[in-house]
Amino acid sequence: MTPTRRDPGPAELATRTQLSRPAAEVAPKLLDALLVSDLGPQVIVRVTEVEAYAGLGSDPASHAHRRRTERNSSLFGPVGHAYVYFTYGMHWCVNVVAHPEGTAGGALIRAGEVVTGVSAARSRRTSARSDRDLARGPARLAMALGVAGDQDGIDLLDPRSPLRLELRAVDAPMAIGVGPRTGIAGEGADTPWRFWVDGDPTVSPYRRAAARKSTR
DNA sequence: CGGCCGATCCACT
DNA sequence: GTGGATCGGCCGA
Repeated sequence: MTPTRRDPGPAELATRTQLSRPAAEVAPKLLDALLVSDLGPQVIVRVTEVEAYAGLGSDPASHAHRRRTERNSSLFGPVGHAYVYFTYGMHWCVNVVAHPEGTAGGALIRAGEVVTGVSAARSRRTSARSDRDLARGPARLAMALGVAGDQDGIDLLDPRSPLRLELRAVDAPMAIGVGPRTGIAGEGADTPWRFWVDGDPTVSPYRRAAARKSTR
């Protein structure tokens, strides 16, 4: 029996094409997009902050900088899929894979506003002090949506996916803030590849990388 | 609000 | 063996 092949609609193909560009170009276009999670009760987040990460030599801060490994393999895969990684021993973070053919990279979804499913998001984010904090930060956002390692590699553009990305056309000009990425040390620390919806309260605070303890 | 610190694993070196 | 694309609690202003 042959596997059933889905035929993607024109809108999906167009979105896939939009994402087949350098991450730094794609990232700001993800602002105001919707991330829809049906992993449990539905939660929808409107994206307010993103960071671009390229790879393979061009971006020392990227997980894909050195080479393809098991952990970062999603970054080398098809655009529009998710790269979900585990960090600091306890947190998951979500990227949208975006890069031209033959390269690697993506956009880290750093923050958003929960526009649907506030109570479901709250039950996953018991320590959140206010609704504003539900998805204010990359690990918080992943938790609010119920995303973990199981979702690494999932196709965010497949309408059947329990985790989906819906780009939205800007109907009104949106003020976009631009600055260096959060928590990056060394080379690439000042690359202005962080983008946010200017003035939005759900944008996370900027933090420079923690100074490294001297090894003495 | 801002700064400091501990938590807690695992992929990579 | 090492340290991170972070978070939350605690402290002082």
